[in-house]
Amino acid sequence: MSLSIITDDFIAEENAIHQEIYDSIDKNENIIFSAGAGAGKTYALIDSLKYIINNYGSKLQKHNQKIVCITYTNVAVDEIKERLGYSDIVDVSTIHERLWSFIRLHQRELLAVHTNKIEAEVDGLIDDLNTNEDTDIEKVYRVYRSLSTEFKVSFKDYMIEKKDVFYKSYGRNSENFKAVFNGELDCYGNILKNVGHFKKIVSTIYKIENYIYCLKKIRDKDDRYTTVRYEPRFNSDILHRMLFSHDTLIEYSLKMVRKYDVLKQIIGDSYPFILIDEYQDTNPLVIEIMQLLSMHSAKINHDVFIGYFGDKAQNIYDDGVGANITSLHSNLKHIKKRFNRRSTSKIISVVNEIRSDDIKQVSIYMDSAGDSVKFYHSEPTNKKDEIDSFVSKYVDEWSISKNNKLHCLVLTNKLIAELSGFSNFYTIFAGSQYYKKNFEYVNTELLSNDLGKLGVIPSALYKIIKLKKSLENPKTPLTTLLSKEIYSILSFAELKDLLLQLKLITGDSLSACLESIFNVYSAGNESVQKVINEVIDLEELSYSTFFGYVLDKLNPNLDYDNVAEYNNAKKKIENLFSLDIEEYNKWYEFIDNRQDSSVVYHTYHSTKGIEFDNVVIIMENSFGRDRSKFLDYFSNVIDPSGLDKEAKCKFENTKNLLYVSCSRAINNLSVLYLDDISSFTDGVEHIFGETQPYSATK
DNA sequence: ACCCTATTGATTTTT
DNA sequence: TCAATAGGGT
Repeated sequence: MSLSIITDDFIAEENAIHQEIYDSIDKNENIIFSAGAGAGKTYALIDSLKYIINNYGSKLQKHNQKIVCITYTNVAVDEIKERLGYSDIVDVSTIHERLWSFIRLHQRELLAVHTNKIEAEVDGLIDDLNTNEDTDIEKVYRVYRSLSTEFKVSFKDYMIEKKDVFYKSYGRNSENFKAVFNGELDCYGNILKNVGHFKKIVSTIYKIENYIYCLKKIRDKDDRYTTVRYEPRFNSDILHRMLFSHDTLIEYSLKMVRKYDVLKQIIGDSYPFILIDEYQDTNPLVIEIMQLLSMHSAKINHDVFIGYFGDKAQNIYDDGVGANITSLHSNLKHIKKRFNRRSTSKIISVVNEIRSDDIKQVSIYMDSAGDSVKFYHSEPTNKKDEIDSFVSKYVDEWSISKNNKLHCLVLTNKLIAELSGFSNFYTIFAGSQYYKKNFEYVNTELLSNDLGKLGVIPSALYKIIKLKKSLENPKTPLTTLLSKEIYSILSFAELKDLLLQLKLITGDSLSACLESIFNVYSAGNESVQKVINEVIDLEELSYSTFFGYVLDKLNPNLDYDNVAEYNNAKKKIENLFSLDIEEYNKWYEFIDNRQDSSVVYHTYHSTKGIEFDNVVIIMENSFGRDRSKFLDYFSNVIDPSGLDKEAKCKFENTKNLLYVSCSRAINNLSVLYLDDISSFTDGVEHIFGETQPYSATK
């Protein structure tokens, strides 16, 4: 077994690095700790927390002070809490939760910041509507601008009166949308000629009205307008209802910290130690907040220690600060760790080549030799078949089983759906009116691992599949199947009978499954009905009600009078309901993160922070709208110095994504590139060594 | 031939 | 949301 024997010298060196962190903590010297993938970064963070607890804990307690530990995701919060163990002097949280706790009590000042923001928004919107000379903006508002002042006012009044109709018709195609206002807008010239522009103009007018109304209420000190609130469940602000979301929380926090010295002092005095995990993902404004805290505390001579932990090469999201951190927070002491505790030496040398910066990792293990890294390329006619073939080649070669899984990394969720066997399910959802209009929701509402984020219909289907799968699986504990209030009041005989009845639920399509559920429901006793009621939350339990529910939710603006439109939408739901239930099962397994199969598919992005023994990476030229993301990367990798700023930025982003994906592998790594690589073979070989063609019919 | 409008199809992730 | 493209009008 490899990766088990650690060199003594390296242990000493690792200890010395930790000692360096301790020294900085003691000297109250802000640090940035950088370590590559698999280096034990989180370990260093937790070790630092423990050092602070042990050496400063009682002092902190005496002064009613705490340590702040901030990280990027709730999953990471839970992991740190678990690994650290319980401590009442460390507040581990996401950045948003912590910032909100810093500012939420200062509502009077927040209200001023909020009012300013709304005023600025109104100014911007009024400018767009009337005077902004930007060609794209001018084009949209041109028809409105050509109206006389008098007509502008009457148009505004008319549209405000028609608000309900406007929103109800919003999703229709242009012909049907125009029909809604037929003839009634003729006096406003060509206002309705371009429906896209019309919607934009009217939305702008509504927004301005909402904001002005809100500002008036704030000025009048209306009860409902005296406090603002951070709402983490939405992705965007609803400023006129005194709610704001993630980005605005950071913006408000920075404004408050900038403006009020007392706030800086309160934060610094309450939290003399601030440790930030995954700094590369942190919003630059947050770094600015930290810098301000640090400068102010120095000025008033109150000690505050700030420590950043992360890796600039793993910054794969655009809003993360990445390598810019040093220009935003000055005088940070750099501490680096060069060890890798994860991978075999060949993989380490590849990922070193990818990151090509000042961190060249070496394995901490003496026995780090291992299998080589492979890079194949091919130009198949059918990508799915090619990937399937490539994966099965490695299932054999690496002796893949449920105990030795193969993890296959691809770029899109759509491809995962195809490879995991629920492509029809995915396509029908993505093609529904609701998900077409809100394209980005397909990922969050249909494919999220966080069940709380599932959309209404995905969530309803999830519950049904869960019931069916639980009933089929003889190992399912009763407590999973039934809620306590149901099983606790039943006799054993009644319980047995209940299970017997429920087990009649079968079906190899969703319709069949639903039919049997509703049959069991109508034939069943009170307990049976209770169980089913918990799964399907509808007033009336019948097939047609459920069908109508799904139809309505996936087509929220369906015009029931339009026969063609109605039939079309109905057909899609029928298709969805008649799919092989196996597609639902595969989808269920995917979102439940409980893939039983020996091959598991992931997106590159979603693997951040985890590691796998056997990794296959599927790569191609394009990603999203960028037709040449990886092509450009490999074409420039030998000498990226000539790139302009924008190209450089894209290059870095691709590099980091490649770094994150390749560095997941512990033992085996093989890449399959699904495009012609002849124009950049030298670039690929610079990173991966030899390349070879792959052919499914080898 | 050119301009404008409508439709279509496409990335990932987190708070 | 947004860029690319199809399609209609002049």
